[in-house]
Amino acid sequence: MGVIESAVDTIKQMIIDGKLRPGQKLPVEKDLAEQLGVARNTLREAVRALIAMRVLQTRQGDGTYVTSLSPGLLLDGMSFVADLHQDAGAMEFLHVRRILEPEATALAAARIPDADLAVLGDLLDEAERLAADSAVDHGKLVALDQDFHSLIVSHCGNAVLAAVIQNMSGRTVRARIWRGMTDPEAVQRTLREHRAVYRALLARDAERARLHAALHVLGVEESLSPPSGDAGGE
Amino acid sequence: MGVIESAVDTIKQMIIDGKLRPGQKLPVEKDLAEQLGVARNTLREAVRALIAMRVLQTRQGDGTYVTSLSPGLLLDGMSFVADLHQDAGAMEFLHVRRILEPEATALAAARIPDADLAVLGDLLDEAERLAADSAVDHGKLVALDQDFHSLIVSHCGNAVLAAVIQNMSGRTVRARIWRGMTDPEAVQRTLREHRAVYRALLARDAERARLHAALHVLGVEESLSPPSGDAGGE
DNA sequence: AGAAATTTGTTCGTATGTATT
DNA sequence: GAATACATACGAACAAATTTC
Repeated sequence: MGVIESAVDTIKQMIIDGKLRPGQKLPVEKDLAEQLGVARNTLREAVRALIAMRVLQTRQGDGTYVTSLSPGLLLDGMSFVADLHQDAGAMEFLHVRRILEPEATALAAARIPDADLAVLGDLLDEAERLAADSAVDHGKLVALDQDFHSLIVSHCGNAVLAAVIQNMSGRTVRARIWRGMTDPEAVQRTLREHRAVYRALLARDAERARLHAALHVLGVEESLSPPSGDAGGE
Repeated sequence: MGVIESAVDTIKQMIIDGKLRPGQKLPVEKDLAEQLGVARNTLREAVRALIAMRVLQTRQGDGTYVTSLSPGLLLDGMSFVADLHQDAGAMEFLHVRRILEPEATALAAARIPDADLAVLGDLLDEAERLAADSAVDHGKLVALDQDFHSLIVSHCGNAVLAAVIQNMSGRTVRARIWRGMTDPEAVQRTLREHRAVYRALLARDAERARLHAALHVLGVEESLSPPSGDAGGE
């Protein structure tokens, strides 16, 4: 095994063993390199690999630190994967989201605080105002859409579940979904579905919330790839 | 933004734009560094970051190549995240698996080829032979358990779904689960659950498979953290 | 406010191990 | 087996940013 990989594993192990804790500062490059018996340039490549995994973080002139290691942070490299497979694979990501998001929405029904329910209402109002405009700003709609789902899912009580869902639809895919809604009716339908989920949450009705969330993601899926039954399949 | 990050983004963009395709060889370090206007060491750190993301792969004496970029490959960095949260967070990963695995198992019921069903049977037989032994080899049981679930899930028809499930239970967690089964009865129960899933797949019964898979993962979850209801009040 | 010390960022040069031809 | 091409690794130096005095 290469020297760099060994250095990466050593640092990883130091974290797993608790010798390096979240937020803690690492020894300076010169010292750590000597401690691991490698050159500074070699250590830097190891550190760079861990930075890519969101495990470490560096600040020039200050030092290198262990990140919070929260699932939300460590799992958000997945969105790049989702963006890479914009073409055929996008459906597979969306399918995973269709399985997870209804469950997370149901869980959130019992946990989301009233204050955030109010925020959800505001987001919906703003989206509907935007959609009513003649020149629809797709960019802002995408952002509002993301905020809406993100806020709900973040209250499911499971940070891993929230992070995975969040990354199953990268920016590119989300943007493509809304861009595909040239039909104003499609936009209106999406907003209606959002409001249905919102009302279920307001009523603290987990099962209604689950069903509406499922229906919504399924609708998005079908808008990307119309079911073959419509076009006269086999 | 730093020079290294720019280099990483440039290479990423080259892949997204199709200028670099899966399996393709990159220019040699010297040339690529010059093309990006950075030093060789700097380029190496950028490449190292992309290697950590499983996007690139290097072979000494040969060159640097773009990987297959398959979801299964790119998402398998998550298992490290799962291993990092061995303590409290492990339950959250398992919960996600409980949501996804029943669905994947149900999907596999219609797709898994007869040949692999036979392999599943062999895996079960071997596991039961191992469990009958007085000195149970937990290491081998863990491996068989992983093979069993992996084989089923790999036939769900969705590579992303399969990869996410696969990484929701890292080696460390899986090992801990089996190590925790000091009670021979617990091992037997797990094997019975496996066989129930297997029989449902044999019958190509998706709904039965889904339920047995859900029950199985739930059992694992509860073995790790007994439900509070059993041990007395809240 | 400003200078010095500290730390990461970046570059160049060189030597070595490995795979291909 | 020899030559070539390439990644690997090391060492030294300077630049840029931050903290400290």
